Amino acid sequence: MISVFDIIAEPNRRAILTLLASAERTVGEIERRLRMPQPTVSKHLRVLRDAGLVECTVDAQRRVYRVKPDALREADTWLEQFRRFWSGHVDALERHLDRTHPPTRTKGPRT
Amino acid sequence: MISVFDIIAEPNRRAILTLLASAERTVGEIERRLRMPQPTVSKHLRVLRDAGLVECTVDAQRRVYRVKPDALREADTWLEQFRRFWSGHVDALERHLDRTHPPTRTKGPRT
DNA sequence: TTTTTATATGCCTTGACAAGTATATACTGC
DNA sequence: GCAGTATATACTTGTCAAGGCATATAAAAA
Repeated sequence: MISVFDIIAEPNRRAILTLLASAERTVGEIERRLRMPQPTVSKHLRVLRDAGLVECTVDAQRRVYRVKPDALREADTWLEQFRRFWSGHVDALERHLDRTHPPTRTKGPRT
Repeated sequence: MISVFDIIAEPNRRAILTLLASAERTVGEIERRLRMPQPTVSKHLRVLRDAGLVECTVDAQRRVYRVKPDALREADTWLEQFRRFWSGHVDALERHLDRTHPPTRTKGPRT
């Protein structure tokens, strides 16, 4: 298992990452939320940990996992070379920005 | 082979997509540029075609391939949920925008 | 028409990985 | 210590996909 692309190719791992993107969770919580057998969860978490995409802290017998998505930037960077195709001009990116974060004072003059 | 994540998990396919991102190419050009055996190239192109990530036109015996990266948006959309971690606040996205497209007149009032 | 160039496909082997099951480890409370 | 809870790992098995090689198809050139 090498690249971050391999990591996110697995649907269960994407589900785990998405779940952890909203809040940190214990293994048991992931297991119940995603209806996955516990060993499956643990094994995928192992892969994600080895890749540096999640980390965990110990709370008694539980492990609380949280996402550490820095490595995902590699994928984002790779995708960058295609953004210019996605409707061609700056407006697209602006819409993207607005979708991600509601408009702020940075909105310039209109029309 | 189902999701776009599986498609881009394969390094050779990423290489092909990257090459086609800069310009359209024939199979032979891809073969020579990437030092891949011809059947390997053709097979990966088949996968990419089936996924709608590339298309080709016929020029005599040659096929000219070009990228059609719309389906990659799915991956980009999925990554979106992690962008807020990538240095936490709106400025990060703005820098991202500036990196992608040089500043335009849309820049709002400063300081 | 024969040969050469360009690309696609079929078959086969091999390796990787995910799931299932069982079991090990570790911590808590009695 | 013992029972129960929470998580990790070992082992096996099935599946699937990538690569190598040969070959098929098709168009151009001679």
